[in-house]
Amino acid sequence: MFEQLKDRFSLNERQWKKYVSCFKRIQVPAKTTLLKEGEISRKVFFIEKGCARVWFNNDGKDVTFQFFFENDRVSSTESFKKNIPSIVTIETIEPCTLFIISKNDMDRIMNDCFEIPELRAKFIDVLYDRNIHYMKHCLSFIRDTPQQRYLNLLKEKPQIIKRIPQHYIASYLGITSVHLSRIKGKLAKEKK
Amino acid sequence: MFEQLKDRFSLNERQWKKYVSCFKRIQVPAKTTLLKEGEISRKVFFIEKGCARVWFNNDGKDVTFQFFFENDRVSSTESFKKNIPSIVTIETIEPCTLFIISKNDMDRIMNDCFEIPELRAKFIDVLYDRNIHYMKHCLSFIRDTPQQRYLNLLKEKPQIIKRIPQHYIASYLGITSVHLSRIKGKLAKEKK
DNA sequence: TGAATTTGATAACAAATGTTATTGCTGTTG
DNA sequence: CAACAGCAATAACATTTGTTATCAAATTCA
Repeated sequence: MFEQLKDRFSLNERQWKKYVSCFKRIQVPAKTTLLKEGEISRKVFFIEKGCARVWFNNDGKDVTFQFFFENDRVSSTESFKKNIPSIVTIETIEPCTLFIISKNDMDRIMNDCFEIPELRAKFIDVLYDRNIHYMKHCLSFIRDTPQQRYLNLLKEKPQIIKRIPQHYIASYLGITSVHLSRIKGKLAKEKK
Repeated sequence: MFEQLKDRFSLNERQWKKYVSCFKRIQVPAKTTLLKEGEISRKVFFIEKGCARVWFNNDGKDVTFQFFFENDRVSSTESFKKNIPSIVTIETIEPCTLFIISKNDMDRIMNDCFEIPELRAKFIDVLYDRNIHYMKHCLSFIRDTPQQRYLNLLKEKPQIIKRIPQHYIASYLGITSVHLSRIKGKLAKEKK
């Protein structure tokens, strides 16, 4: 049942045995807070089943920034990496099955991985890809209308549209839920 | 005169002598295209003097995505890293003095650097920081109004406001130059 | 089951932003 | 110097998006 983690780290059997005990598997209900704004992130979560979101408080308004699903890794990168209070809250949306690993253990595994040139290269590639992903995400806010962003989401990440409540999606797209509702209504009308 | 490059790579004298010949110093006028949309990026530029912008073509409209100034490194990350045609164009705004290095030489230096744990860690930190930077940039589009984004820019990167023509700044902020003009007018009035 | 909560649609109105056109200023270039 | 291009401000109008309120359907939970 830890298979997804094993694949993620591309480890051989010997290494794997060494690390597997670092992970703890837990189950939590929907709307569970995994990391609270202001706390320092000392854990990473891997989602086996369920979904979660990262959001932050903007003048009392709940703004969703990212969604995570099965096989995704979730943490507050900035807080985790720099040991500073997190500006975001991590919260489950559906009931979840998670693997948890502590910062100490994670750092240890990472350091070991970096000694292996292939893994290191792979890890750096992941960082680059994440960079490119965020760049393109920014781009879509400059370039696209809310309607186009919604259509992109529908095309590229349909599981978000299917599984996530609409008002979370709206703030993720940078609009109000009323406006998202309007966009959907308009698209449905055009389709007829 | 190559001092800024030396510092950037944190090299000792011996290494430095080995690499310095990889860089070429050139001067180009304003509005020079350094990389054209569709081309594969095979060079990295370091700005000694002047400024440049990265922009892309959106249905015939010129949308500016980033600005670069003295000591910045400029390239199309995605195209350079993955050897695919660039979706962006890189263009000087002011007359520039640049250092150029080829992809081959750059890769060679990077590989050498990765063998040194400290440099490797430093490099990975840079990647993380860039990630966090882009995340926050996205965030500001979801959270802030155009006026707030303009005020942030004024506070955090005043050189952009001072040196860059306003219509480039407007598209960087995701608005029209007319609207940016309105915002400025309104702020000036409030200040009185 | 039934009450409470969450979610999504819709309408009416207000505010923000885009579009187009005009004007004047500036600096460049022949 | 004159012609020209680039840039910024402004106005009038069109469109998009936000705000607030209301209602209905779906879901949760005691």
